[in-house]
Amino acid sequence: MKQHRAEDALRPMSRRLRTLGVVNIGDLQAFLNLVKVKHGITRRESIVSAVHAAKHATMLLDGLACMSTRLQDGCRQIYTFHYPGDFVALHRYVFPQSTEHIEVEALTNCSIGTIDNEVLEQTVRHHPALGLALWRAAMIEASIFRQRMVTMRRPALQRVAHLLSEQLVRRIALGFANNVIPVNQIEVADAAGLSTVHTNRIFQGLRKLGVLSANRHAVEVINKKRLMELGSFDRRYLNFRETLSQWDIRIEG
Amino acid sequence: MKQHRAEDALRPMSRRLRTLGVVNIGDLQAFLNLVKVKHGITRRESIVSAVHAAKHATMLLDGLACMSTRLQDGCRQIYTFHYPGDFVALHRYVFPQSTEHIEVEALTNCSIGTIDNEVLEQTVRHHPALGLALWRAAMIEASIFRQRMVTMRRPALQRVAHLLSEQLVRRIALGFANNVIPVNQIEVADAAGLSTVHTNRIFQGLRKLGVLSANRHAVEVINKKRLMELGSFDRRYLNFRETLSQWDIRIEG
DNA sequence: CGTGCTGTTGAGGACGATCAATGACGGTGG
DNA sequence: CCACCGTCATTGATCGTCCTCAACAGCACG
Repeated sequence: MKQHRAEDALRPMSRRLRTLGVVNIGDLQAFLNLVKVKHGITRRESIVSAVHAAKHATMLLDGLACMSTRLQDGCRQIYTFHYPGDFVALHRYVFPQSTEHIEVEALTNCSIGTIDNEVLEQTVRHHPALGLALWRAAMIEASIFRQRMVTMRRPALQRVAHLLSEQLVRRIALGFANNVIPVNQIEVADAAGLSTVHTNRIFQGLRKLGVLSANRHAVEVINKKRLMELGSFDRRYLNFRETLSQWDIRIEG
Repeated sequence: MKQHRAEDALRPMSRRLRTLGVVNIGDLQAFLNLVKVKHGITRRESIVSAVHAAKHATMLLDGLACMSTRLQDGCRQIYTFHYPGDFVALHRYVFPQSTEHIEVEALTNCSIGTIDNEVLEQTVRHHPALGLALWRAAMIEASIFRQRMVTMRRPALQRVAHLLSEQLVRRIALGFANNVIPVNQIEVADAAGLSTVHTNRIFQGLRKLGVLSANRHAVEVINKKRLMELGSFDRRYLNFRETLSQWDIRIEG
């Protein structure tokens, strides 16, 4: 019963680990057995502090979160968004002593999973494929950061288009059927490095171009192709195709 | 003789691995024994293509290099600079199939070291501390990317000041005694995401502020403290202090 | 029915890009 | 030794993007 529900909750991790190259069922199961599930994280709540992150590896099981930091002037820089199956705050796993001020914040109600750091270390030692998978997850994140540096040099419309393209592609890869990205304009602005006012004008532009729906209270993509063209989106930096094709993982939904 | 020279060349790797947590001499030696040294890389030369990167892990032993990419419009985005002891193109180690267009380019004459991927994998399996060290190196790089995203939101003067602060701190940590950063304005512009024209005006500003020397053909910092203040530089993101103090590594020079 | 959060609109101004040209320096070949 | 060339640094002027400030509208919530 409880066990049964936990397995459902862990499905995103199972899928993610397989796309990261964990092909051996024993490796996979060894990992899944360690995860403690925690439901009921609410919007705005801090995920890393909520689980005393320095002692645990943390992963997002359900909902939407973001890795961000508060700047001196009070504004928030969102580094990346996190979807179910993402490991969050991996930097704290390899640098437990780190004093970086990085927050992971729930943007919707979330469920998370945690694994005690020491237990995970032991397990990784016996299942090297797991260590490599974690490393790969971190490297994909780094690719996202690099890509963002490139994108930030482009004008605002293309920048936002690229950002939304990335979210859409990542969501589709996880099997989300609809084209609604559950973020608001403030969050897009903080991620794109734009003011909310200008971001709003960009959204109006994207709506006039028929890329986003007229729905004012949702980010709903109605012309995916055009969006990606505008953003010059090239998914290669996400390192999806390789892992997906190599292990023949189905993309459901 | 040849062995002797190779050991000199590998000193940066020895130091770096220790700061990354490789405390066991056996682990360290196992790694160093695998490195093939290659001297004579010349400025402008591509380092990753020069060594057929997909089959080798590569590290910089001497000189200055940068990880960069060419944008559609022809301009170059420099993601980060590489100093002796840095692993370059680590992403190609965990994603050998990756089709990302990332270049590593020599900015001065360089020496590099390479290790065959398969050989390295075998060795890492027997020396997990090495795997963790590689992962940590990659995570520090990711921190640098994140920090750059923050910095890119600040005005040009502070942005350049932060960028130069980082280079200075990294160089000092490696024992470079002087305060000259061997880059030109074009490279700073490409890394900061500014035009060369504006970068030049920023340099003039930094000179007037007494932060950089009047020497027009070198980036020479003459007021380190002021530079870091201007850039609001906080070295914590480099994860130096922890690793350095934890294992008590001396900073020479 | 107020209060807070998000989205929207307008006006003014600053920062940085772009274009174009010139200067300074080192290396090369005649 | 000088003429030439390529690279890098510098300067001026113009223009566009985006920020800031300020106000208001819509909606959900208690």
